Amino acid sequence: MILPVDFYRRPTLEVTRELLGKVLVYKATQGMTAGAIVEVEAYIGEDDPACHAAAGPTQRNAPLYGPPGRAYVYLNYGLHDMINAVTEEAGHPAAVLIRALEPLDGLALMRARRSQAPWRKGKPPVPDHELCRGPGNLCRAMGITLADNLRPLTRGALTIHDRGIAAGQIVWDSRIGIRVGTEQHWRATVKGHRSVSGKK
DNA sequence: CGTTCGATGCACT
DNA sequence: GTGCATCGAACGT
Repeated sequence: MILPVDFYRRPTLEVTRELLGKVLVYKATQGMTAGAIVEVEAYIGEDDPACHAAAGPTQRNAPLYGPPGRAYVYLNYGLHDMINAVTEEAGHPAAVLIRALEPLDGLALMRARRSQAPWRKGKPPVPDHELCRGPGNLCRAMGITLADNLRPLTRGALTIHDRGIAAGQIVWDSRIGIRVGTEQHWRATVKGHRSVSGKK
């Protein structure tokens, strides 16, 4: 079952928690890939210094101010695409960053895409549980790019499904990779899952 | 083990 | 011109 818009039009921390165990699906011309979400982070409002909306509306963060249930995709460090699910009512900028998946479908395609990264040429293939470990890696494995910015997650090629997968034990801790806003424990992970990013 | 650092593009000031 | 919601290799203990 595809998650409806009402799933996203709620307090962001609720959406964050409930996204664990849900399945991100992308149907590309090359084939379908899918993975269960095991790591997410919440970015909530202009008062959150780590949120892209912290400095008010701009061209880049416009999707955060729009309706819920859409993708906010942006390029980070000039190299890595990142995908968020926009939450809350329009006008309330907030989103959930999807940081890691447990690969479920299309593993061969994921492996091929990861191998195409310039820094992976001539290297051994990526182990299955690392294919979607980290936000940049998962977007590369799934084929998600800036072209998917603002795409609805409730219909079409890029969707999030409830397949009845139990999230397991959820751990809340500090968001990682940011320089401000680390006080909030707005990172939710499936405890002990091998595909969660961070130190091994 | 640990920490440092380069690659790379673009929105923002 | 600056600074990233990263990744992975290279170096130092």
